[in-house]
Amino acid sequence: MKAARSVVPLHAGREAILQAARIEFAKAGFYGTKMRDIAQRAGVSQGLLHHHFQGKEGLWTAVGEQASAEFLVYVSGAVAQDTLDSESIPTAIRTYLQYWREHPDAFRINLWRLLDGPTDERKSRSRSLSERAVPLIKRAQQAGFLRTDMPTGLVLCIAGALVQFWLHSRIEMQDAIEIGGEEMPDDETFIGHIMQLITKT
Amino acid sequence: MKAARSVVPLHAGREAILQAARIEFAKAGFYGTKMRDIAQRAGVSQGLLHHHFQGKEGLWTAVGEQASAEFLVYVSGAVAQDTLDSESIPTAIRTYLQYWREHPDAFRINLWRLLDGPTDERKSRSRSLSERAVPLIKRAQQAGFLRTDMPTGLVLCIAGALVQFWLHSRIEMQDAIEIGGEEMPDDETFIGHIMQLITKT
DNA sequence: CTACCAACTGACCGCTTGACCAGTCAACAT
DNA sequence: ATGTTGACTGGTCAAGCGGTCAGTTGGTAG
Repeated sequence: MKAARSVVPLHAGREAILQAARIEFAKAGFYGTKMRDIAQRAGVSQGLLHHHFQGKEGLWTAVGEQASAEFLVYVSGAVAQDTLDSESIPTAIRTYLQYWREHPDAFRINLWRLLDGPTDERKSRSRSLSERAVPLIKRAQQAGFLRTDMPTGLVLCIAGALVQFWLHSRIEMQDAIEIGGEEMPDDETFIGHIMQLITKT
Repeated sequence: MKAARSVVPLHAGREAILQAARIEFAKAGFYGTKMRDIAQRAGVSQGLLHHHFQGKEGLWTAVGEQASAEFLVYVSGAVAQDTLDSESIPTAIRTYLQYWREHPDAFRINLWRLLDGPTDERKSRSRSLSERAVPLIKRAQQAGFLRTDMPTGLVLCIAGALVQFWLHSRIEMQDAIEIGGEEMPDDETFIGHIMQLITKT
C-alpha cells in the first residue's frame, strides 16, 4: 500500500491549502478572502487550515513566503551568470518578465502585500535580488554594454520599473499607445526598447 | 443665526464622510475598512453613511471618482500648455510627480482600485490623461526635444512608469542604490535622469 | 495488541459587520 | 400654524465571519 499512499503523501492537505490560498488571496487580498472559500477550493475542512497554519494571518504570510522563495529560485540564476556578453542583460530582463507572466497569482499577491504594511520579509526579498543584480549591471557597464552616465542602481531600477509597469498596466499602456496611433508591441519588442534606453550610445 | 449655521453648511456631513472614507479606504482598502470606523472619523452616525451614499460600495466609488476628478484637474493644466520649450516636459513630469507626493491617500486608493476588479471608470481616467499627454509629447518630439526612435505612447509610458515606481518603491530603489554604493537622489535629480533617458541625443 | 500522535472533520460559538428603520430636528414654503 | 422635505441619530438585526473543539481515522513505534 506504500504506492497507493504516496498518491496522497504526508502533508498533502497542507500543500493543497497553500495552493488554494494563493489563488484566493491573489483574487481578493487578505481582507477580501474567506477562510471557507480557501477550504472549499482545497477540498478540506476549515478546521484543517487552523491546524496547519495558526490562522488567517499565518496562512497569509506562508503564502507570501512561498511566493518569494519561488521567485528567488527562478530569477537568481539569470542574474548570476559568469560569462558576460551583449545578450546577458536582455536575457536577465527576459527571465524577470517571464517569471511574472507565468505567475500572475504571485504578481497580484506581491501587489497586495505592498499595500498591507511594512512586510519586512518582502523588503528582504527585493534586497537579495538587488544584491545579485547590481554586480551584473556594474560589470556590463564596465564592459561597455550599458550606459555609464547614471548610477548603477538607477539602471537596475529603470529596467525593473518598466517591466513592472508593462505588466500591470497593459490597459493604460494600450490607451496611450492607441492614442499615439501605434500598435501594441509584444514582450520581445518591449525588451528591445528597454535595451535601447539603457545601452551605451 | 445664518452665520452660525454656515459653520456647518448644507452637506457638511457628506463632505466629512467623503474625507474620512478616503483616509480609511486608503489605509485598508475596500474589504479592510469598516463603515463604523468611517462614521467615527467623520463624527457622524453610521446611518448617515447609508443616507448619503447607498451603501459601502456607493461610498467606495464616490471616493474613487472624487480622487480621479481631483487628479485630472491638477494634472491636465500641465499637459495642455500652448507654448513649448525645453522646460515643458520636465514641468509636466514634475507636476505629475508632485500630485502623488501631495496626495498619498489618492495614491494608495488608486493602487487598491487597480486590484479590486474591472473598475471601468479608472480606465477612463487614465485614458483621458493619455489623450491630453500624447499630443504634448508628439509636439515635443517634432520640435526635437525628445527622442524619436521609439513610439510616442512608449515615451509617455516610460516617464509614467518611472515616476510610479519611484514613488511606491523607495524601499526597493533604496536597496538597489545602496548596494550600488551610491546616494539616494532627490526628486529633482530623478527627473533629470528621466529626461536623460527620453531626450534626443 | 496497545498506546500514541498527527492529520483531519463537522458542528458549533461569539462577535463583528453592513444594513435597516422609526423617530427627532431644523429649515422653508404655503 | 401647518405640512413637507432632507439631514441626522441611535438602536436593532440577520448574516457571515474567523476561530474552537470534541471526536474520528490511520499510520507507526514499543
